[in-house]
Amino acid sequence: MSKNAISNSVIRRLPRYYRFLGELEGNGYIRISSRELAEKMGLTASQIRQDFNCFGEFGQQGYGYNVSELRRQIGIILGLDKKTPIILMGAGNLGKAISAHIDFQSRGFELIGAFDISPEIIGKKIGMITVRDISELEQFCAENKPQAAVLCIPQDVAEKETERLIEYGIHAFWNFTHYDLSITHENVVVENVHLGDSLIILSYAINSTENEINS
Amino acid sequence: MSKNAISNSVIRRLPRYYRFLGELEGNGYIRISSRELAEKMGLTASQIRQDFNCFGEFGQQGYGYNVSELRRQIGIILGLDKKTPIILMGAGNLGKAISAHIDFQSRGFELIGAFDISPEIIGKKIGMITVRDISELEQFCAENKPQAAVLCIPQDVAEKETERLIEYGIHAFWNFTHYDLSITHENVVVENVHLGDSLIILSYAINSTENEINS
DNA sequence: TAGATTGTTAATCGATTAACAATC
DNA sequence: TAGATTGTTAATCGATTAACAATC
Repeated sequence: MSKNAISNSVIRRLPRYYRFLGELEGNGYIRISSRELAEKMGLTASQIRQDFNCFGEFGQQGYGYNVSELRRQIGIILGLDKKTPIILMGAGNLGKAISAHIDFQSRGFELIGAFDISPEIIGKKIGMITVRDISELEQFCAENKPQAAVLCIPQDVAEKETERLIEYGIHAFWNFTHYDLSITHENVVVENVHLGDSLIILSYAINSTENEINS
Repeated sequence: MSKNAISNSVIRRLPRYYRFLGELEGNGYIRISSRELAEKMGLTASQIRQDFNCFGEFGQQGYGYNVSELRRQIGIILGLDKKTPIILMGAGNLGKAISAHIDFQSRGFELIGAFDISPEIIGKKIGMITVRDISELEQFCAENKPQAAVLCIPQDVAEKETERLIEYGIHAFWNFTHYDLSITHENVVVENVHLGDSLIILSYAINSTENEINS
């Protein structure tokens, strides 16, 4: 379909474009030039034009880009018009908070189930859905065919549970564990959120800028 | 101090090295070669040697790297021996879950306070600390001099609250909001965690691999 | 038509990989 | 000494920026 594969660097900028365009739209912008958008986003106009051109010609010479049309197109590229069924694995503090906090709908997903092993958690509600016993997982997958899973389970069961999920037909993971899915499984799609690593990078940044000042 | 500034790409790999080396240490490894580590981590040996050499000569020719010594050095580079005082802004679902879930100590921080505006949340405990009324923020900062903040506050107050925090001497942010700190404030250190964007990228990955199969 | 701004090619910059001499 | 493996330089690859002709 696409002539050349889109590079990862471009993809990772798309959600941010999508957000900014949404804000612009809300503020009544009809059109915007790459130069003006670049200024607002702290990028170069060149990069913006290169990025958008990966997907086709969205702009008009001498005019710029139509804000709402451009946003709509990026939304389609990102698959935000889809409703991929997704389940939550591990409804502890973090899993519960993330599932309650994130609007899955507007990001191309529909949360259809949540599973945990702990009796205190099973039966509790997260928004509209009820946390189920993990023993019901196989049957649930057979019936409802979730395609993706949010992994908020402890490190030590991550490998085993992931195996199972793949067996049951799940092929995409939003991974909050440190288990390295992408190394062991080649045919699945993984997006890692390594909160701990992120905090460590902040630690580095703090300490390295301090050194900078002293040198 | 450092001869050449270390590139961002290298820094973002360090926490992962640190984790892997910790596991190896736990498994009784004394030494490891760049080739063997590369295999385990899905990188090239070249890249590993380049990365480590940014910081000095950690290895020994003909032998490889001493696992625990290398890990210790990376820890120091990342500032994990520090205890930067940090506060939580916004102790709702997400803020509470993240603060309870993350081990700040092992990542160079000490959580010393939490603030919220909601009466139902104020007074509650997160681990050892009690959530305070945000009206106490100024005095607390004057007395305890936090240097960093976890931002888990709603989008619409993010800008205003951030101004205040910077005024009170906070210069580093672990930012879970979509407010674009780095554009408006140049002299602060920011690490963004854009959970929503991350989920969108998973959406793209799912849909683009499906297209791949059909083409 | 003149001015603006894109789409696109070329130039630059940075990051990754390959190669190999140094050395343990 | 011979074998292994680093540290480092050179080559390649990819991503960003600059430039400009095309065109609205």
